Amino acid sequence: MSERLVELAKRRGFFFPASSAYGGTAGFYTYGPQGAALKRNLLESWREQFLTKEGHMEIDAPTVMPESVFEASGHLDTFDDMIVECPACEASHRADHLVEDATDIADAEGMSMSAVEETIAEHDIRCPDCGESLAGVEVSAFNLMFGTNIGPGSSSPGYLRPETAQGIFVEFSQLKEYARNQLPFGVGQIGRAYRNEISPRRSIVRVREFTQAELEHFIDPETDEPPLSRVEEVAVPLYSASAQAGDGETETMTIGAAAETGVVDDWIAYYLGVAAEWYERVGVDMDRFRYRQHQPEELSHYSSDCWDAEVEVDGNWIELTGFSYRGSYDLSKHDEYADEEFTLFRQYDEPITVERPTVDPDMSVLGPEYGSEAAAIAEELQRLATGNPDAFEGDTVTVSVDGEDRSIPVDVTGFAVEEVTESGEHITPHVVEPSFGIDRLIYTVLEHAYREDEVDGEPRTALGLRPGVAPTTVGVFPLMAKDGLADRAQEIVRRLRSEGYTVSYDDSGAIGRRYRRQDEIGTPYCVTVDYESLEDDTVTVRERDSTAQERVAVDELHTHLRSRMTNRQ
RNA sequence: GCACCGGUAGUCUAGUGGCAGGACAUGGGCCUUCCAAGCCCAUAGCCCGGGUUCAAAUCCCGGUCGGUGCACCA
Repeated sequence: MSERLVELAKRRGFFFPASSAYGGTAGFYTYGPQGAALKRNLLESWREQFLTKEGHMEIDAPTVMPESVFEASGHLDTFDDMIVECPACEASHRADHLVEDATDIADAEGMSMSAVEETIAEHDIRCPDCGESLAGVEVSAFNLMFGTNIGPGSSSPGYLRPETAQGIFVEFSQLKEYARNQLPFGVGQIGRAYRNEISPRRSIVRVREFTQAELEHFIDPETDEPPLSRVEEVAVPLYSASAQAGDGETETMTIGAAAETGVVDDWIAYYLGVAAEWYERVGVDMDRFRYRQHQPEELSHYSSDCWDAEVEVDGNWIELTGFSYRGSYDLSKHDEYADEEFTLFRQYDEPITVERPTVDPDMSVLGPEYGSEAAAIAEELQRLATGNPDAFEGDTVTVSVDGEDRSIPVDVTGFAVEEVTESGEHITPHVVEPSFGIDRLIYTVLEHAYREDEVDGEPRTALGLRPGVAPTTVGVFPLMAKDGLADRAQEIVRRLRSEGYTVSYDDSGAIGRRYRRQDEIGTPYCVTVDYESLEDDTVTVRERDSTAQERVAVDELHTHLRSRMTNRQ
């Protein structure tokens, strides 16, 4: 099945390996004319559904970002997989996983490489395949990000983004301005992302350069609620973590029920509902579709709950979209690492007055007395005032600096309890992220549309693509390329194109052959100009899936096609 | 990264030391009044590099790409 689809994809111009004139590069594909058109239609549909209809914004950020971004995001650490190669059997293993299996260490990924090497030697960890000792064997790093240098020299390292999301997070302070500092708001981005996969597989299913369509929906976790009523009746197949852990099975329930019973977080549930309807509309076979919850151990470093949209293609379940509750992880990390603040000011309904203990240390006393410790003492006093104001009740207050207690006279601390009026507070929004893999969606839509059937005893290969996403909407043919039929057909082509249709003209070979060509690229409608057309200005419209024909006046073609398309999406 | 299998026109494939064949597709012509019809012509190929040999698509080595399994998959 997959071989024939991949063969068709190449032959008809959907996708094919890139740079094959130079031997090719694994994990990189070029979309041909049909594939590029299909991709464009799918992306336009995504934009319509997840940005326009939701009232979200779209941005377009660079694919290269400086190293510091990924230090903050955690990708630099979690992308550095530690690999140790067995000297005897040459098998490669994740060194941190070996350590975790052999010791009580739960998170060896956070250890340094030398510490992992030492631990391997100490516990005499052996190769799981052949039993050879790995003590003393070098642990090496394999980074899944593509690195590059920004500008000349190597002083300014950068990376190709491994997800489009970071391009949204790092611009948060600008984006919140555009949202007029009001939560909730959503920012989407469509673009390429890069991962230096160890082993690209299955044509465009696992590649090194791919297109993501990601939405980051920033919410106030305390006050914002998703508009669940819009999708509460949508029934979705859910394969929960607990079902996977036990013998449970995929269970179909409505979004309303899933949210109400707490099986799925409300926000995630909302997007599961929206996405399920969208997937069906673009041509995913919903009988081979499910939402699968991540098991606790497979959650990524930033995610507290995650559901994947999965589809069955070629007999395997693959991930199409991750719906992740990223919490405040990303914004908090950037807040910590970057110069800007990644928070948003939330005004209270009524300003509140609070008593706030403060200190104003007299540095002209502390400085001469404690020298270089003075600054640290002042900091400790501030912390103490906030955390334990009662400590300032006596004549002196004791603070601990570098493990030594210092006794400070209260009168030089400037301790006071002030009444302050607060009109709001700075909060770090939470993030709900639906992250779509577009290349996998393209493959899925093709695979689910692919069929081989028989018409009048002849085998036929067809793509049953939805008219809304098919690369070509109408094929126009003259029955014969003579007697003025071709000219009349060309007129109809021009007219349909001016009405916004993607039209393909073909007068080569027998009529049946031309229908077959369009069937293979999923064109839903074919218009044929015959001798009768010259007399009464009618044409036949042939529908791809049924191959049934209907005679329609040329003037009514537009109306006819449009009603067909809206009925069938 | 490891292992196994494979790579011959756009696609599918025959050829396993001695002139690289076919089918489909594509282009041109003839024919043709609605589902891959027929005839003629044309275009177009041995993954890359090294080695063995008088001679390599064929045998050997290395690489690369693809498929599969292991590992990996934020």
